[in-house]
Order: sequence, then C-alpha cells, then structure tokens
Amino acid sequence: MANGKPTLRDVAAAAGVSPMTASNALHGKAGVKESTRAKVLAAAERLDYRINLTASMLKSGRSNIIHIIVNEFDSPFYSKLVQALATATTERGLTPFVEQTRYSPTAAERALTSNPFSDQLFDGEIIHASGLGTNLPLARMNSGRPLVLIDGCEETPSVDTVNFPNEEGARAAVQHLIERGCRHIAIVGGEFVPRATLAHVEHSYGLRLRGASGALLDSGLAYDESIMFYGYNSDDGIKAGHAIGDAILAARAANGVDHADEPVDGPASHHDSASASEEFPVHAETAFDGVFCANDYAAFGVIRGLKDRGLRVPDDVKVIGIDGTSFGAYSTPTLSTIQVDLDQLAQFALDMITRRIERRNAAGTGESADVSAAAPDQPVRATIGYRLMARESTAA
Amino acid sequence: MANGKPTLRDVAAAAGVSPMTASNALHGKAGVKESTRAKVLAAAERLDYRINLTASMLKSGRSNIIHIIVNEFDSPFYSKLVQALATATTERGLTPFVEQTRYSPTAAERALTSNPFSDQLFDGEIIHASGLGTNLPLARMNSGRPLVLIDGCEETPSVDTVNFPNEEGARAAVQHLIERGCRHIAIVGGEFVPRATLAHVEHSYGLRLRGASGALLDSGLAYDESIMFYGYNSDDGIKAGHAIGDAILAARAANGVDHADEPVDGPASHHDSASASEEFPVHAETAFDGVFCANDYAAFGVIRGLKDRGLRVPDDVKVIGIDGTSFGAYSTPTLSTIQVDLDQLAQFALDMITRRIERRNAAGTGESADVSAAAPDQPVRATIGYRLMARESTAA
DNA sequence: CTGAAAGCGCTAACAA
DNA sequence: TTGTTAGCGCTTTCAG
Repeated sequence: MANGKPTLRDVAAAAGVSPMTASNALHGKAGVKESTRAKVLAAAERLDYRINLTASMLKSGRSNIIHIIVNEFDSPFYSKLVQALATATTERGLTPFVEQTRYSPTAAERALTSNPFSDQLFDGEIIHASGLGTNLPLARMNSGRPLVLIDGCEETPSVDTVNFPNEEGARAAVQHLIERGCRHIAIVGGEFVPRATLAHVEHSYGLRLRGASGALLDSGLAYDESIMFYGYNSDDGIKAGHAIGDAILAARAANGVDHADEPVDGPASHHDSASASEEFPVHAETAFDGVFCANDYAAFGVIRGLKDRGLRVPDDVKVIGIDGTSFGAYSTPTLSTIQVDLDQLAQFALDMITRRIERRNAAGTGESADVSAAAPDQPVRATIGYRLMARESTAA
Repeated sequence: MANGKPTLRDVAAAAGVSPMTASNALHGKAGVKESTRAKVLAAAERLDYRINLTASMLKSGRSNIIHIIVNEFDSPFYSKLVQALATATTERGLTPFVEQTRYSPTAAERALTSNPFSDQLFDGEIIHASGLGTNLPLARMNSGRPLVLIDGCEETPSVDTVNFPNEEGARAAVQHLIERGCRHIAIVGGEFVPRATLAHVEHSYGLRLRGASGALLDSGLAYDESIMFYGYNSDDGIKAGHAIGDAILAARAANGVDHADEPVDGPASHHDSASASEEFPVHAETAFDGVFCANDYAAFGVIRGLKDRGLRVPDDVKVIGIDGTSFGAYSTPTLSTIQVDLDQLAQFALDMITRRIERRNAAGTGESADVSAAAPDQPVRATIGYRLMARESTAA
C-alpha cells in the first residue's frame, strides 16, 4: 500500500479480518458470514481496491481469458465473427483476447503453441480453422487446453467443433439461382474439384463446392472446369467478374446478337483481363446468367467487375453469396446470400469451451470419481443454422 | 517440472547455471558470456521451455501488452482501425489487447478505470475517443498509465493525441462536390450546429461540420438546418437517403406545378416519408445535387436510400464520404471519400506510447537526473494525412 | 466460519 | 560474469 495500490492485505486489515477471509468474501465464496462479507466489501470499496490479476493467475492458474484466433480484423466476415465471439465471451463473464494471424499458417501455429501467453494466460481457445493446415494434431498443439474449432470440417472431429452449414447453404444458394431461372451458372471460389474427389473433403470450400455442384447436377446443369473462376476476396472477385463478363459478351457476339443497348467494347473481348486468363486458361464463351460466390466478400467484387463490363445485376446476371455479412443489406444492389447465425455460433462455441473448462477444473479438484463416471471426453460437433436471404442481386 | 511444464529452474539446472543467469541469457541481457548463453538457450530448446508470463509480470510489473479500446469490431471503419493498430503493435514486439465498448460510455470508462486488468496487465492504452464523454480527466482515469487518445480533438490536449484531419478533410470533400458542379449540397451526420458555435468544438463531428460549412459558405452556398439529415451508420444513412430523395422529388414536382396553379407561395411541404419528418421536422423541397456524409458508413446507406427513391448516383446526386473504408473501392458505385492513412495513425500512436513507456521505465530505474533534465512531459499531438479519392459516386 | 503458513515462477538488488 | 537472497500479491491447504 505504502507505495501505491492497496493490496488484499490492506483490505483485510481495514476490515479486521485475515487476507484469506477477505479473498473469500470478495469472490463471493460460500462459508463467509454475511456481516463479515459486508465489512470486507465496504473496506474494498473505501480503499478502491482492485485485485491483482497477475498474482491471482500465477497462484490459481486460471485467468478467465479466452483466446480467439482469426485471420484478420478488416474483412466483412471476420469483423462480424469477432464481434459475435467477443460479445458472447463478455456476456459470460469471461474476457476475450483476440489475435489475428494475417492468414499465416505459421502465425496460427505459433498462436496455438509457442505463444508464451497460451500456456499460462488463457483458459481456453477458439480458433477459426481456415488458414490452418488440415490434419494438424490440434489437441496436442495447444497442450490439451480447452479448444474449440470453428468450421474445422473434419469428418471425424478431433476436437470440439462448430461448423458452418457449408454444404447445405451452398446447395440452397445454387437452387435459389436455378429457381430464379438461371441455366448457366458460374462458381467463384477456389480451384475446380472433380465431383468424385468431393466425396471426402475436410475444408469449408470443398463442402461448399459439394453443395453447389450437387444442386447443379441435380438440375441437369453443367459442373466442370469451364464454370469455375478464382476469387476469395473482393479484389479477386473483381477479376472474376471481369472474366465472367467477358465470357458473356463473347457468347453474345458469337451468337450474333445485336442488342442496341449492349456495351460497345463487348464483341469477343477475349479475356482482355490478363490476370483472369492467367488464372483460368480456358473459359468457354458462355452466356452465364447466374453466379454463385463461395463467400460474400468475393460476391461484392464480382458485382463490381460485372458492372465494369457493362453487365447489370440482377438484370443480366444474378449473383448470390454465402456468409451473410452485414454489408449485403446496404450494398447496391443488396446482396442475396446465405445468412449464417454467428450469434448462435458464438453461443455454441462458448457452451463447448466453458463445459471443457469446468470439467477440467472439476478434475483438478480431485473429483475424479465424477469425471470417470461421466461420458468419456468425446469431441462434440454442432452445425449452425442458416437462412436464405433473397435480395436484389437475384431479383426476378 | 515434475507435474508439467518446465520452469526456469529446470532450464538453469539443465544448463548448469543459476536461475538468474538463465533469465538473463534468455532475455538477451548484456553481461552473459556467449558460451553460457548458448548453453542456456540449448537447454531451453531441449526442454521446450516457455516463460510464465504471469510470474514475470507479477515480479517486473511489465507486460508488453497494449490495451486498445474501440467502440466495436464490426463496422468498416473500426475493423480497419483495429487491424492497423493491432498490426503495428505486433510489429513492435508488443502484444495488442483489443476491447470493444459497444458504444457504451460507461463501458469505456470501466475499460480505463475499473477493469482489473488495466492496473497490472497493460503497459499502455490506446483509445478511440468517440463514445467517451468530453472533458473527462482521462489521464487521471487510467491512473497515469501511458495513454494515447485517437481523435480526441481537444483544443488543448491533456494527453498524447493522434487526430484525424477532420476539418481539412471535410472541407476538401465538400469542395470536391462543388468543383463537380453541385450547388445544393446536403450534409448527413448529426445535428445542425450554428456556424458561430462551431468556433470552438472538441469532437470530430463538430470539426467535420466546421470544415464542410466553411467550404459551403466560401462558395456562397447554403449552410442551415434545411440541409442537415441525421445519419451515422448505414441504417440511419438509408433513412437520410430516403429523406433527401423525397426532398428532391418534391422539388421536381413543385417546379412542374409552379407555372400551372401555384404562382407565388408554394404549397406547404408534404413529407411523405414519416421517419424522415420525425427526425428532421422541416426540410425545404430542395433539388439536392450533392451529399456530404460525415462518414463512409452512412454514405453507403445514403446511396442505398437514394436508389430506393429511384435516384441515381452520381447522375442525379453526387455523394462523398469521409474515412476511406476498404469497402468504398468495391461498392457500386465506388465511393468517393477522404482516405485517411490509418497505418500512419497507428505508427504515430505507437511512437507516442512506446516513448511514454520507455520514459516511465527509465524513471523507475532511478535515472531521475535524466528525466528532470528532459523536456517536461507535455502531451504531444499529431494529425494524420489524407487523400481525396475521387471515384464513381462523384463522377461528372 | 476464520486464520496461519507456504509457495506459485519469476526477477530486482546486491554479493561474490 | 555469475550466484544468492528476497519477495511481488495472491490463493491452496490445512488447522483452528
């Protein structure tokens, strides 16, 4: 106290009790007389006492801090995810500690392993899987701390996991395009994966592709390399939009269409976007009338890129995304998308992690009987819900 | 070691030195023989040793953690700000701890004061001012810890501050509209503030308004209550867009009707948009041809709202924002804006905070002579640069 | 229901 | 250049 902040000793002294009793009173532990507790609380208030968390953590090994690991802050998807997780964490009386990996797998691995905080400072971790290599021994990497994986997409989960409705959502999105009359549908995302290979995939893009291709094939539409365009973020998306637009214009020219209102630079602009043609060497001259983007972020770019080619959304081409980022409601046109419930996701993730933390604490308390009696610690899996948001970008 | 993690003792023992020497070696302190250091490092590596930060912090009182406080994660502005600050913090070997207040002033105050972490766990704090009450005794609130205020806008700063170019940026934005031919310019932001009152303002919106109104008045254009519309985020922005659109349509109708029936005193204004008329009781039927939005987030909504009324941007109305959020480059139309350099901001903020931290540490080391000799600890202020990004939303 | 003793793992200060 | 001593502020343990 002499030099600065009051300590627990000071509070105890002021209340006329021992430090231990003061500690128990402040933590609301049972077995402290009400009058004693009141005295302690009053003393703490009077002295403006704040617990020293470093000391508390050092001794107890618990921090109430949850480590949240994502790729970045500044994207429509991650900013929403982080907000949902951080808010849910706070609501449970825990403290969220958010770390960004900037899409570096080594940074992600370091966050889980070498980060000196991890071992002592975090009670548990929630990590968004994309960016991690697959088939990592995650549970071992973080030395057995409570861990929840978001969108891990493992067929047999090795740790507690909350998955997005990747396959179902993508299927619903493509079906929506088909119902809106689209018959030539492009997919913007990663590489083409043959249908057979999609039988066993363990990452979100593969699952989305499985859902999307399934919907196409079910309706007798094409699913092959000629409909694939690269694009994960808005920059890529613009290029994809250009490439798709070029294909459409080329098809129109080939058909000898003579729309008066057609943009002049249109005819057979054989992939004037160099980068696009590098990414995808061969694209049929297809009059695409619909685009499914594997995420919203890319979708915004695609719409932009189509516009650059004089093509209107939804009049010429309909576009749908998946994720339900906040911005889709304000963009022009508003973006049709698969809205996933990130608040539900956050609740699931926190249910899982708090359950794991409690169980671990209980085990530490020597209630081994209880633990062995309980179900073995199998990894749990949940998949969150989704809603199709039909907005302007797919309007009739 | 017995039960779990290796401790510094274990490393020291394995290397055949004392714990203190091991500590010094691991921290790269001078005065350790190279061969000794190598032995220690090898032992640490072999044992997979990780420092226990809680113990380190408890003893040393230092953490290398910087507390970053913002209103939220999921907005285009804050996601970009947080990313810039977090990245810059990491680049300097410090650890960013980001906290959101959800626009609650009490949460902000708590983050600075009662948060038990604050006192012991953070070496310094960077806080985005908006959401704080003005004229708070900030320096005292965080008990003298190193503190940097972002966009504090105090006329006489009480703590180190990095400001946005609010006034200059807003002025440039409005001048740009004028140069593009706009003569009836609406402002979307907060309340109307009379020009005289703007002489002394201490928050970013007031400064933006000062810059915008200055540009209007310099060109002989109107600055009064009739051009103000409420809107800080995209939802508000949509409403503002509706109201502005209604005013334009009403003006067009009035002009059409003017010659026929109603010679002199025009019809009382009919505001068909209920919400708009609630927010702003009186809006002249003005054929607005330009809109300055006090931030980008609102601008996206305004464009959306104008579109809802059948008005095209930039053909019918030109729109400009301020902030330079990432999304403006991908939206349709792309958004003209004042791009502020958030990376520069982050560098400034970290320069200031590390300087303060170092100075404090030096003082602790008893180098009081140095400190008293140095300049007194006056708060520093910096203002970051900006660039006018003329994009589609203000195209000729 | 309350208190006394001990020590978490590290590092500042000083001694050798 | 290295080692020894002491203790940061709290909480676990166990005795009263």
